[in-house]
Amino acid sequence: MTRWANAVPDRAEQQELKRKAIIREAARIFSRRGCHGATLDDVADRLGVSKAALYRYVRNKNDLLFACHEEAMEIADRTLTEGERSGRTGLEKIRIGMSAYLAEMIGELGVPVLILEENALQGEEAERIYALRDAYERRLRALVEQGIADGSILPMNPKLAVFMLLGAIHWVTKWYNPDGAWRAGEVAEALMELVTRALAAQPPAALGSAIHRGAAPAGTEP
Amino acid sequence: MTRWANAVPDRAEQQELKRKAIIREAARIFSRRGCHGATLDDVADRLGVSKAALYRYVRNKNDLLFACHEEAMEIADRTLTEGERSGRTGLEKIRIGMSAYLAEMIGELGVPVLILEENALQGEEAERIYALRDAYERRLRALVEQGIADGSILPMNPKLAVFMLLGAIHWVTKWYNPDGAWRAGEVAEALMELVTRALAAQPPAALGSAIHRGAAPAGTEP
DNA sequence: AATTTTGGTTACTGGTCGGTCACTTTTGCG
DNA sequence: CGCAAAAGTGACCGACCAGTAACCAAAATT
Repeated sequence: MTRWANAVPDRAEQQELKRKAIIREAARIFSRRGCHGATLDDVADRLGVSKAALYRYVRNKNDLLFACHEEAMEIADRTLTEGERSGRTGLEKIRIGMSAYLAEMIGELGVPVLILEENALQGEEAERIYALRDAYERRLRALVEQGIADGSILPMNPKLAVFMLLGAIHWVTKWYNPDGAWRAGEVAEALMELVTRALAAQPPAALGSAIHRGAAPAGTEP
Repeated sequence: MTRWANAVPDRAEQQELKRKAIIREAARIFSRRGCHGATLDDVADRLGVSKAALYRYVRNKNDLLFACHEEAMEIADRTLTEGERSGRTGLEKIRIGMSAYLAEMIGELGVPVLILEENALQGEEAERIYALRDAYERRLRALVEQGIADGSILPMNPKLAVFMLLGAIHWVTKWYNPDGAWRAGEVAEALMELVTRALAAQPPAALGSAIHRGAAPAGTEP
């Protein structure tokens, strides 16, 4: 064993880092061009390597697509747990959790990562992602029910409410421009503040986010 | 010229009918499998003809995709005009117009038709669809501003509001199951009632749609 | 009945893309 | 240095798919 063990990025660590970079870039391209429309050559070119090099980090295209979805779901789960911890009412938990999810997806990951088009996944990988997604939706529905019980959310159909929330969130990948004037965190906060108003039993009299108060509408056309 | 001219479907009319059928089926398949993932053989098989036969009604795949989007935008424009006529406030116009759009898309067209993945379109056709879509979004934004002016909508960023509305609407194609218990019109009404609550200056104390009042949650998983 | 027009079929082609293979280059290490 | 393992390359293969061509059948027209 050498001295400075783990002081400098170690072999397996670098490997994992490169794998992450591939996944991130792939997600970006899958998102823009569609899962089938994007080619592995595109991904490789973007990273400045040859397509064959990708196969040292990923078994095949389906596996890569799976990894993209898996990372997205990991973020979704983690942020929702944060929301459940820090929110007081069911509504707050949803707003905080989903806002953090959205901010991380379009912010730190640099770009809208793709969640649409799950149907492009095949085989066992598809089943695993479906299971994760269903579990996430169940958690959200439970929070809606909790919110109805604690009086923060108006009585409504939880399934429909969750579908509406997810639609508003996922659609962001279609119009958000990371080079525009809106920062990711602002967009996430403003959008969730707005959309949770649809659920709120007593909606606030006004919207507080900077974007709603009249920030310049940036060039955000897709 | 024969008697009964136009009494029986005439040649050009039948041609147009078949073209519509192709477009509808294509939209269905594009929607499910993604624009690039769907093949023209799929569409042809579904219609019980050979792929080559399609080319008598459609110039190429891009043209077919264009036709799908064009029809969707035609419906969007028409229904929004209806909404503008029959609604009193800005908010009502949005709710009525978009509800009719949604109902027609997932109801009469039988199936979620695809609006996502515009980026799959290429060439001049893409520009034309972008123009239609932008015009539609501008109309919606104008209605939001009108609603803010007439007091039906809370002051907010119109761009963000429209993006949220569109997200909630378009996402329906991901989860709505035409064979489920929810009728298309009910879903459209309930969803728009819910989502417009996010904009409303004075939201109603309760939601009136059947689905919100506790209809059985159908098997609507994608 | 003869003929043109229309709607359709089967078979094929050319290009694209996922995936592999044989080979070279780089890198960590004793 | 010497060398083995890891990382990466370019060429290639096979499958798939949009689009075409040659050909056939059934109408409509005359």
